[in-house]
Amino acid sequence: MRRKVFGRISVLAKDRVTEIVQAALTSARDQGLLSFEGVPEITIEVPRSKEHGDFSCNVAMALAREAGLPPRSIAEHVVKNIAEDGIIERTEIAGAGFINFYLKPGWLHDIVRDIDEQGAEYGRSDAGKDLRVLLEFVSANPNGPITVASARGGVIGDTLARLYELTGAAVAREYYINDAANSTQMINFGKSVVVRYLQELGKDVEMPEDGYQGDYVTQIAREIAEKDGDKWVAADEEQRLTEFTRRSEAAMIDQQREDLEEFGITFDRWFSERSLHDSGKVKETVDLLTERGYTYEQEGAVWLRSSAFGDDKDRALVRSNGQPTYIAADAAYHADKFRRGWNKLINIWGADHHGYVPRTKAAIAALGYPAEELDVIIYQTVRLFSGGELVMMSKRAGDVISLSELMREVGRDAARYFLLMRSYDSPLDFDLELAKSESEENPIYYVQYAHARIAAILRKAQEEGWSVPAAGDAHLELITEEAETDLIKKLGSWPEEVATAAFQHEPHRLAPFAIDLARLFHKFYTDCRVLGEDRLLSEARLTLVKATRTVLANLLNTMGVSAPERM
RNA sequence: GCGCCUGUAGCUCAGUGGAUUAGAGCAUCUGACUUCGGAUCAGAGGGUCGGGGGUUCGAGUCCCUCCAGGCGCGCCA
Repeated sequence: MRRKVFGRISVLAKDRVTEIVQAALTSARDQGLLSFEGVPEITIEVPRSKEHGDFSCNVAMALAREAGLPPRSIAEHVVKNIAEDGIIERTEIAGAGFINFYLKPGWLHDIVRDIDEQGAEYGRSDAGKDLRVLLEFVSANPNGPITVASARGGVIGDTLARLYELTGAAVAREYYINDAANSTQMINFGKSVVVRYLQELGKDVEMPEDGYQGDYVTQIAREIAEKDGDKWVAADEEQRLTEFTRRSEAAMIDQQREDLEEFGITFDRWFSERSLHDSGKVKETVDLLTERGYTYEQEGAVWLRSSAFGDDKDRALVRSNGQPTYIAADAAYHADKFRRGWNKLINIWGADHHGYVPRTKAAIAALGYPAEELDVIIYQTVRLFSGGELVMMSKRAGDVISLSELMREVGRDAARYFLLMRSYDSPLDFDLELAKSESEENPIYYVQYAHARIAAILRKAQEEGWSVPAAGDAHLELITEEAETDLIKKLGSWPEEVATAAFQHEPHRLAPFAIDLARLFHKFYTDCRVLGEDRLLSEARLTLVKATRTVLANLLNTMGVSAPERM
């Protein structure tokens, strides 16, 4: 039987069950036992409780109305028509009309062999091979270090990118730099650096109330002072501001890039907003929108008729002073993404930008691109807690906790894991004490401990001269304990988990999956002695232990978290 | 006022796209190693899934409404 997707044994088993049900339905219809049009969509699922079999099917309920029969009698017709098959051990009808399937143990052995053969590739598929996915995330203003909030977007985006890569999609990560010269925030930032610079040189100037107070502002000013001395003290104010803003921005971008790299996130491209203005692409985009009939002038400004595409109201594209707005540049940016051949755009924005989604989609649609191919993930706020106390944060006041401080405090692994583990539409409370605690309360330690424990077993096995047979040679039929089969089933669900997390855009699912897998391993470890009296059993278990390490390592790697050999 | 998000065990949160008996971690209590890492495992208690309607054979899940909280609603970005 042909594999539909490379490396998805559990899915293979599921596909096989699907085909069997399909054939049984057709057969029952041919005998006149059931009547329905076409072939219904059959969903085979892994039941919540294993008392309901390895797989279950609700098609009897789904078909009840059309067939005009009670679900249980439909289920009976289906079960009676299930042909003899090498994979199914037995079936049962349960509940309202569920058909539960119990598979022969061989399907579990296939999972272990598959993992053994594929190693680090296990979990990879070609399910997304036709996709060209461009993820845009973080995109923080270059007026400060990466904050904890931006880091959440970073982890979500980077992990989703890794997941898409595992589905065989072409993937790129982009950071959109909000470096437009006319940004009031950036000018304000530049002014703050000027003030610190003058103060460095002993001038008596005061930081305005709305200035940026952070230490990094002083740091940049000090660097300029060291390099250029007092050459800017008496300079033309406007020229000085422009120069300082530009240099400060460049310094911030460098720092952001370094922080993100240390966090395990690298971008394929840092896309400058200013470059869109300088190259004339913003103007071209506005002109194109006008040609297409979606703009009008009012009170000296040019407006996009975004309300024609579902936005609440129309949006200004060009101010009455001739300056294009942010949306004009963003429209040009998104048009550029499509022109470069990406067919799936994913933007990851903070909750404070959610109002921006309809106008961005409107601009894309007005330009003639498929707005439905843009998916904007809005993540909710991050709150830091320390000792049960909320840590207040304000960027301008300079008391934000930056990503680099967070990593110093709790480490990269805990930071990534904690920022990933909640669904992005839930607010995230980050407990600093928990993240750095080395105990079972800390989920990241729990998971990494499982990996280290496996490494310890394999080390010991090697020291004692045990051989770990290839899965094809191991006596996997000796693996019969419940803790063992539960573990294997979880291992087998990894490829499907990857595809689901990728295509549903739910990278946070990896966190509970990791906990589950670690728990199942710890349970197995407690119940089943690996290096024991029975050599064949021990070898079979070593093979299983190794397979578990493979999946755990692949999983941790997908989360951007290290898989330690020792802790 | 309008829009988006959230409301599930004492706490923090999952919930496989409507389905068999609502789950996990932590916290609390009770247990488990003379052998592979106890940074572990097992068991127990704990729920009107924010309230109320509706659709359905079946709703934590879909629709309506109300309540509470967060975030937005600019010729800022």
